[in-house]
Amino acid sequence: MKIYNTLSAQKEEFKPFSDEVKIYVCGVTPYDESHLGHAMNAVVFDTVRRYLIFRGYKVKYVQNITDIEDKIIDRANKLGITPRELAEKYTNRYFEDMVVLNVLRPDIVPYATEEIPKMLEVIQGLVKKEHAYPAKGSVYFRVRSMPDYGKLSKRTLDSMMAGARIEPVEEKEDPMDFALWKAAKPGEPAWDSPWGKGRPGWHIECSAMSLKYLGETIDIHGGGQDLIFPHHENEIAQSECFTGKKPFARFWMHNGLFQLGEAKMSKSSGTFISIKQVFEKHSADGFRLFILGSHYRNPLTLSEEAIEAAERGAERLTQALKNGTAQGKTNGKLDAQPFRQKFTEVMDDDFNTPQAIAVLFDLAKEINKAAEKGANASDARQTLQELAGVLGLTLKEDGNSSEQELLEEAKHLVSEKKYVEMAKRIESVLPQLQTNSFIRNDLLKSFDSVLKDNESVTIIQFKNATISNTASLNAIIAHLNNKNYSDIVENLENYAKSSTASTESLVNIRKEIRQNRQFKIADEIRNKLFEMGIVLEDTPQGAIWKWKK
RNA sequence: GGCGACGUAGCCAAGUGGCAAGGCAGGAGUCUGCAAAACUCCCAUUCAGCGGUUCAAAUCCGCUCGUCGCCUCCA
Repeated sequence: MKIYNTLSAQKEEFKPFSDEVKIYVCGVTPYDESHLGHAMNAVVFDTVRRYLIFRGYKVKYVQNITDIEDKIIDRANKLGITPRELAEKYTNRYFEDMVVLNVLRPDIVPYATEEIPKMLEVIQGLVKKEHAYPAKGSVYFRVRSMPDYGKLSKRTLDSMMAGARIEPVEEKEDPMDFALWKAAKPGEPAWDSPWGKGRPGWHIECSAMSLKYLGETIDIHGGGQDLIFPHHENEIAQSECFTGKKPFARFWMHNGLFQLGEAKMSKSSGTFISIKQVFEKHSADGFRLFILGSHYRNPLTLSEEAIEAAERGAERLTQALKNGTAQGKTNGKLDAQPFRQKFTEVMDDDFNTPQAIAVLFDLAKEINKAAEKGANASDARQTLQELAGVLGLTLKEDGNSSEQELLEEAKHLVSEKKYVEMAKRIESVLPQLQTNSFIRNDLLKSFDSVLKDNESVTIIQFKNATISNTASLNAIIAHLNNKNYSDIVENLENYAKSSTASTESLVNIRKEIRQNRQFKIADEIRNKLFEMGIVLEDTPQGAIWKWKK
């Protein structure tokens, strides 16, 4: 298995240092909604993790939350809340997004504010070894004390000085020295230290937490390409100088950056799109397929057309799982082994997910063919599901049946006052629910009273995700039962304004109409439903309906 | 100024020395009362341009044009 290592600037054979692959991925600084860059980063490394597990490795995956930082303090001050409150809010929001994205939770999530002692230990060690020096209550890392400083980002101190964008701080020995510990300013959160009250510098938390939870040498350290300098460069400096052991990380993996048309998405320029915005229109499978459809080291540009294409692709894969489930036994059996092998082969080459996805599509095509000629494709279908799962794709239909079931179940739970169970249940199916769904509304109505005194995060999230689009088919059904067809067609939309309904029974009644060969009425009902957002399809197995996309 | 990435069909995107993966869109069929869905098949003599190396280049080298990132907070 080969992985591209930023440190050596080439692909290298990957073998874990011990029997367990140790991965550290730089997490978020929670001061705002998480954006597409976070999504890309999370999906990429989630896929790395899933694939390593698929290949039989034990994996220990650590991702930190940097919950104390300049931006958090600034934003909290503006909002008039404490930095802690702000960080907690957006940390929760981040993990909600991760659930929807089908990103596995890290094995360990350390918080910077809870690891101050370890950071102080590292800083003190660096001062002792004269790699760092205190000055005016702060502590700085002495970059000139490390001969190979700059090895990750491939730059030298002198060339960086030429950039001349460094603001000199008078107490620094060298303008490139960076802060390990910052002296406290009035009104800021501060911790005691040997140098007085203060708080950690930006890079030290990752060194400390990585050392604490994964040891002195880890297998893979990941992050976005924008972290190569200065963040990761400085992590290497701190960690290797502290432990005296090299390398701090054997493999440095960096994902390409998300671009928004012309320019990179950037927080400073205010141009970024949140993950939640994407999920207003797209499914997790579609979004993951979009991200993994290009190689992780290349930049990714947001394009509505491209996400839409990925969405259709996801549907196609999902469909292959469904097609021809009537198991043929007579016409041979589709062997999925070659696909599994090819999948492994391309993923082994620096996680070539675009090619892995191509294998999935090839397999889907063969499954469809097998289904057509009545061959047994159940193994192949299982393989497709499994391999898709390695990429974090669920291939679950977000169709009506699960929504219907959820509604029934949820109503039951409410009547039993089992709110906690209900919240859990909603959370588990939330990714599959359509944003623009009647069921969501019905659920909301059922839960309105609950919301008033049970404001769990999940329920509120659920409410926010819901778009108003109520419609009732009860009235229509009543009229259909009375066979007032023309009246129905005329007033369909008016009837569709209130309360709850069962589309299923409508479909059943229309079936009767079709059996009576009154196609014109049947077609008009179908058209009206389409205008209302319901797609009706007549298949040999009977009519099915789903929400329009 | 320093470091780096990229330019492949209408769109997205693999491939980095040996006849150009895959998806979306498009076209033709199958199925169907019709429609839709689904499925099958077809769809780049050519890889920004120009030179060079080679039996052989989208792939290596040089130049030109174009786009973008990092060097300051960022995943």
